[in-house]
Amino acid sequence: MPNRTPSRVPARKEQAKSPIQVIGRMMRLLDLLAEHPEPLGLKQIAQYTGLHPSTAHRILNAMAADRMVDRVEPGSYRLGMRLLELGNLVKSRISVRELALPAMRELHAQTGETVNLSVRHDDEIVYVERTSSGRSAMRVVHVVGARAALHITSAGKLFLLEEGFAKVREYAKRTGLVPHTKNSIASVTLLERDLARIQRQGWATDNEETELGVRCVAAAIRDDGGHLIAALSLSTPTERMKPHWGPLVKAAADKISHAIGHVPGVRIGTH
Amino acid sequence: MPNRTPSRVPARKEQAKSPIQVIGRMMRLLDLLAEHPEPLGLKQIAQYTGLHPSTAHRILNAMAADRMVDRVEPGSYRLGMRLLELGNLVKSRISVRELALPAMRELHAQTGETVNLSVRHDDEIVYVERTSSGRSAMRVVHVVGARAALHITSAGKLFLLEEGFAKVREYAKRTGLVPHTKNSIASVTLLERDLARIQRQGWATDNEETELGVRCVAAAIRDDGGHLIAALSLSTPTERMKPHWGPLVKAAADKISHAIGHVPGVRIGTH
DNA sequence: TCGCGGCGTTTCACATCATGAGATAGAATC
DNA sequence: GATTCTATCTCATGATGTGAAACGCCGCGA
Repeated sequence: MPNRTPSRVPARKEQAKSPIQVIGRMMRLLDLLAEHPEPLGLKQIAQYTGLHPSTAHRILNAMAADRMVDRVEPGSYRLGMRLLELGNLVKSRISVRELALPAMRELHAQTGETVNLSVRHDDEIVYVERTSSGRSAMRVVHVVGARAALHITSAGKLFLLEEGFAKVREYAKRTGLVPHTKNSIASVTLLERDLARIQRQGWATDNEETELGVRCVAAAIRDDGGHLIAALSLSTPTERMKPHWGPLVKAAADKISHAIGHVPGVRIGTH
Repeated sequence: MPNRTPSRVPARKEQAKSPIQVIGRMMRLLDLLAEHPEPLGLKQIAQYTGLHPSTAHRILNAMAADRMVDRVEPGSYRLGMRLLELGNLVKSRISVRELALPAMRELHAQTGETVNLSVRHDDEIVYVERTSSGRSAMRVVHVVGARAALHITSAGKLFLLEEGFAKVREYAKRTGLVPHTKNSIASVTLLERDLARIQRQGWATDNEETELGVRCVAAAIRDDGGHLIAALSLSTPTERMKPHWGPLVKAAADKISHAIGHVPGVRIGTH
């Protein structure tokens, strides 16, 4: 197909993925504007995207009419307010629980162990969802709605770490770090050391700290703003816990984060 | 009426605002998906938008390829993740937001009422951020991204005042000062009188002019050039509004302006 | 088991619609 | 005031999106 663009810079090969050219071009324009925080002039836009200035102008105008892009001044464009509205709409419709379930089932199928989803509520974590089967007679069951202190659960430790060490000391003073078993972490120093290790390895553990004979691994679930909103955890009888399940839980949690819209490295808003 | 598409119903007159039909149709699809939280089937989409099923399908596919819409299962569509990403980008580029949040939270803590941050966009104000809690069952909630006319909101009046009385008359002529409630200011004379009062006292009010039963107070947020860039407002049910909250909102707005780099008296650049 | 109806998807000849070279307008620079 | 940038508009051209119809798939009921 003889695409008779003069000796214009090739820029990039016309991507064939879009069944409709105009929409593909629209996306290239949005991509470009997304990459540049400052408003761009029509000339640059045309050059970067490889579109004819006339074409770029026409499409940008159409988008501006629907507030998808903002024409800040003649010939100067940036991403528009409509995107903010639609984005918030998408966000408001996300349910962590629903999006987490497939990955939870998969993790459960791989391990055969109980998988929990929990969120923070004050100084405790609350179990929000669970997948377990009758495959094994002996299994760890947390009732949905049950709660537990932050410092004695793998999921809780993730929330403590998120707040930073200053707040951890406040938490310790406030609650007194009441131990539940002989393995529970009862000193701030040990807790901080444990949190540092969690930060390094990417997932948290609970070595019979909530209940003797029960071990857990947990990993963080983050939203589009990079904020910790939930924790995915795996609970097993001590003797059945496998070392490689840590990364496995981490991977499942990352998959859920991705489904929610999390992009590693992105952090918006001030907590 | 049988759904047989032969006697094609116009559904709605093709809106002529988009210079490119495909983009206009895309917007209609996005609008429809925005209105419906649950995923929609192709058949319904085609019916609601008046598009041919084949056309709707083709456009939706193109959008799905770029993740603007999400094809949750064959023939079932909803708004896509890309919108969340782009929306966050837009949001992150409104820097006032971040700097305003601490003061907004403080003001919220002092009053217990909903605090809004808004900016001007054309002849409307757009709500950019909100702090509200579940402390009180009854509260005033503006959706982030929502818009409202300038002359019926306390925040909007600040922007009108900023432009001077000459431009206010232009605005009045342009928009017709459409009233929203029986309290809305619908005459230029009254509007000018209100603006003069706002200028004297340093903050703006909205006495059930947007919605009956709701009152607001707003104050200006200015950048280092002395330009009005945003407005901080407090919305309450009429009976809960306290007279001393005016100065309080003004003080909070001034604090934000200071954080941005505003120095009272400084005014640079044009207009 | 077979046939039927509904739905999403794909196809393809047609003509509508987006295209881009060029003209125009407007703003900055020399 | 001439020059040279832009952004915007115009319009003949044919590439490109259109939609009726055909296809394939599934579930339902006979």
